[in-house]
Amino acid sequence: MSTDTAPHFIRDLIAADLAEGKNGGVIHTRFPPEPNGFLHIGHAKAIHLDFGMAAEFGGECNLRFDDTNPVKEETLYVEGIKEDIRWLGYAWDHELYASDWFERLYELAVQLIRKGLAYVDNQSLEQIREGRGMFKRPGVDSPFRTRSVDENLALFEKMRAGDFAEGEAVLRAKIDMSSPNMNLRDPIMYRILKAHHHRTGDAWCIYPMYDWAHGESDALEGITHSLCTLEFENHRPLYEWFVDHLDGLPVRPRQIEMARLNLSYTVLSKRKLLRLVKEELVDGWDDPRMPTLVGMRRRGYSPAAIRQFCDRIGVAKRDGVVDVTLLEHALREDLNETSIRVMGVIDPLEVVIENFPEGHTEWFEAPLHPTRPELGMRRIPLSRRVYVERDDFREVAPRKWRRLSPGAEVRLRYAALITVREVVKDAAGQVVRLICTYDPDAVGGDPTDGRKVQGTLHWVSAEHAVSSQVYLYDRLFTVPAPDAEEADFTTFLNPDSLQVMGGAKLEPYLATVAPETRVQFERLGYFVAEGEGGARFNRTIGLRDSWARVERSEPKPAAPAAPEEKKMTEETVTAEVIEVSAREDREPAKEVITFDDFAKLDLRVGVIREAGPVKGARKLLRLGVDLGEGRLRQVFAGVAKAYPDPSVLLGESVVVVANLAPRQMSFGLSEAMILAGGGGTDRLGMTTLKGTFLPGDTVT
RNA sequence: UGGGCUGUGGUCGAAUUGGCAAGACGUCGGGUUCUGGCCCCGAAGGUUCUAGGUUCGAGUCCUAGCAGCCCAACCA
Repeated sequence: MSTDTAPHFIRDLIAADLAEGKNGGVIHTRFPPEPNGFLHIGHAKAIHLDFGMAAEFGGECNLRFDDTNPVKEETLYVEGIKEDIRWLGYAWDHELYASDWFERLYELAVQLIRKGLAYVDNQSLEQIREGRGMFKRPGVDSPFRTRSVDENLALFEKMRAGDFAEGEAVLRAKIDMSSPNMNLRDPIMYRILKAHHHRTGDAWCIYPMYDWAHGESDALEGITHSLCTLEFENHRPLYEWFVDHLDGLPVRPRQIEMARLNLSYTVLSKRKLLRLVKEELVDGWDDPRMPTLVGMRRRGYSPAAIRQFCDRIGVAKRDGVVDVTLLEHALREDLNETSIRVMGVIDPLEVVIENFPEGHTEWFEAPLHPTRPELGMRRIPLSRRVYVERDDFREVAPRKWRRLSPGAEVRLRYAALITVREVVKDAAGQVVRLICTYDPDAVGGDPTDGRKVQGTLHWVSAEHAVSSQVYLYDRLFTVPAPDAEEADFTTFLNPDSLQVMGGAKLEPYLATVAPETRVQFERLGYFVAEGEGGARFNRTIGLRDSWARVERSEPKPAAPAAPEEKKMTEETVTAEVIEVSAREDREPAKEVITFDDFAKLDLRVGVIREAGPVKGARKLLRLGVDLGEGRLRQVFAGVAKAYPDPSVLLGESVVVVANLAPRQMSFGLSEAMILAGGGGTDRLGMTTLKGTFLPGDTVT
């Protein structure tokens, strides 16, 4: 199953051990999850390595649940974890639990006591912590450290029998209270927990600690290479101390540590993921925005893409942050190869082909994959009314525009060539319909005269369309390293990480796909079917979009559109929003708002009721804006230079972005932004509206 | 002078163990195209954490620093 070929130090170490004939020349690994949460992409890295190394060197890999803490663990999680591993494409050789070894572990502990290497300590938790000392100060021996072997044996038996209450006694290894390594200052091996265990029930009231249970379980089940993450490096001396002081172990396991995976724009700590779930910041462990395996599965990730990603990131000891784009690349690479192509319109704009016969349907055959004919064909109907993507039409075509605009001819993929003849708008000026004509000779979209057609669009026949809800997912966080920031990571949650498009229209073929089918909506991205009948699709990831890059890099017009013209081109707006936004942003380039974002803005008419300077900020004006909400919103706008006398603004109608998160500035809370713009200071100004508007009116 | 680990283009990561600093992602430019996708071609980007030293030759060895991460749960 492993496709891993890149060299890394763990492979080298294993190969060397095998060459030396250690442990009889066999390799046996294990993946040891604690059943207290769901697996995430970081675990996938470990799984890939554990199973991959065993497979590559002809050994076995166990699944062993590290269930040594009954108060935190649940059966629910063990089933989930097993399902995730299977889904990822791995099969374990033996399913085991640390709890399977409780009796053997107990015997080994007795062996250590007999050797005088472990003792029962009756100090309190606080006393033990106190006695352990500090980093720079050695610990002191417990007064119970010198108990006789017989006494320890008897006491340990009483611990197991339940004669002590929780906290009254622990079993400790007798190592070195002055070791610079805290783990060797007589670590606790057993504590008393009168809790019900999900597998052993009430059979035990003493439970082994990680360091004791993990290494010895490894040894007992014949694990030769125990791969784990860097934070256990300090534990290795203890791991080795235990196996070296015990007789009769079948193998001498070796612990090897590697860096855990960190991914940009997300968090990968179980604690933080649990918080997202518990505080309902996401819809559960399987929310498609979660980096959990269940979440990624619902998002549409393929196991192969995840495995490929694990290959690409390699294995090393340096801890860094892997760029999500690497994951996304692996995803697209696999999905491009495996996903069938279909058409779906997410934000429909109606097109009427006026010279197409009423009531007539034309059917076209189209391949389900551009380079893999074996995946078959599907039929696509064309009728007089079709839907195209609203974003594919511009009343005023920008430079290099290859889509719909008045008079322009484009291709409806696989079907026809159409030209926009008329733009129909509603009372508010919103485009509601395009009247087009098509070229009846260009059957299937092939012009007979060899003329060049500038663009090809996806579309859906209105009459045959399947209605669907499309869930658009985006990154969960707005910053590359949410847990490296000073503020709590939840403050960086991306408010636009989910957008539900309720009115999507899909080609009829989509009604037939099975749940979890991964498809590419041509020109839009990869999506996965959730449920039956095409009723819901989740966007896995968009296509690479070089048009978006072109758009971003186009020079922006210097001045805003004329004040009385409410409609503006997107470039204008982009420039203006930047103009008013705060300057201390760390990554200005990322602050550019795309057309998609623009559609999410709630633009409203605001009437300025208050206007005045801001003390300590030459460029800012403090405005009180009436949005018809029964109160004034306070807005700080960087337009002071344009209005030496702010009072001229009183009573003016301006365009307000009403649905932005309020921004805390040092002078006060800014509760909205006002559209303004200009090529230079001399032409700086706010867009004002002339005519009769009511505060709160929507601007389109 | 607590201990351990790690420092290689923006990111992840190799370097036959002392011999021309791989590759991938990302970025930029071009070609192709009935997906502004895929694919193809090209480019930019490095004082290998710093300073000394050994050597014909140092990412690799030595010395001294610096930076980051981990460790004081009866968690794993």
